[in-house]
Amino acid sequence: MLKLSRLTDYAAVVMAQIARHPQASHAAADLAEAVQLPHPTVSKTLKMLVKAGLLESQRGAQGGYRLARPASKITAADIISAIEGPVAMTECSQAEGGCELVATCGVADNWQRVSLAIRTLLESVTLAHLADTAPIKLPVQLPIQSISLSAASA
Amino acid sequence: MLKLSRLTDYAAVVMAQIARHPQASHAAADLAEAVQLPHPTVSKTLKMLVKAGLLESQRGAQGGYRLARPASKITAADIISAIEGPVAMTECSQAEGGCELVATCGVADNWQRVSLAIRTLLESVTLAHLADTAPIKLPVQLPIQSISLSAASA
DNA sequence: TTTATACAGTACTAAAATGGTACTCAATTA
DNA sequence: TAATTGAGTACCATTTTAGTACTGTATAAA
Repeated sequence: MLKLSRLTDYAAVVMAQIARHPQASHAAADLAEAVQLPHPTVSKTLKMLVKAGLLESQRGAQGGYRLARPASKITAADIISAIEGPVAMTECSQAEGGCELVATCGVADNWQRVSLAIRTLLESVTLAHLADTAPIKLPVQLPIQSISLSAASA
Repeated sequence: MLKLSRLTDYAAVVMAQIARHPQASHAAADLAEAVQLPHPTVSKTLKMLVKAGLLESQRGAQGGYRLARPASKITAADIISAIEGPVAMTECSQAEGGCELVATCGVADNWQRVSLAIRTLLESVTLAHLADTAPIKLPVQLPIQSISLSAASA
């Protein structure tokens, strides 16, 4: 399914929530309440996002989380990598020379190109986009066709 | 990581192998040997590909597998769906109204747009592309930027 | 300076998904 | 009729994921 993990989903929702009130400091408990998810799980997610440098935290009373940089500078790829590690479709597209089947594989190169295209796409989507409640119009269906691989096979 | 499952990887490799010799009928054992993977696993993968309508099979002596249609008409999305089910990034982007958190989610719409963009991308990559040992040049880095979401936010 | 608040870090458990295997049945061909 | 080869199902082991608990630490307010 090429599916995101549930925690990644949570992370996106929480990040969007924070992005909608960038000035405030958000306690984990408040966020959990706002998005209707269990507190410990939200807390765990928040810690990962801090570790990845997407959020900043402050301890103590009146503490909480806030964005480390503007929502327009945080990408979907950032959020995904924070939780799941680097965006890569195959084993071999993240490690260097880890796959011993290279000889018989025959699709490695092109899979990696696809992987790169997806990563690039995810890097072009920002948290600001995601947090926007008004759905943005995405004219991707036709344009992507027009720059498809077949057009580039020359 | 947005990673493909290992079986999906196998499927792509096996499909590419078949695509390189479209006339021949390929027995599971031969394919397993060719791609250096365990026979039972390859066999399982092949069955799934048949079920999805990407391969046709023939039993008995001299039987085996062959493509159900030309490699140029089989997409990466087809192969992925055959093994992992529909290409969808989130739970809610495949089922209808399954998620009860819609009210507090706030990112559902835009995630689905991203999901759609990825699906479209994967549908534009064919087995013929993947099987091509000469890597195709993929000018996706810049073009995708130029059709990015931000350009469409107006 | 004490106390309450809130994040950091680690470890653990339970559940689910995944990968891999085995076994029996059915079809085809020589 | 025997050999070959795929179909289908069921099963088990492993890994991954999700979720929880607990202890420690920093901050701020009283």
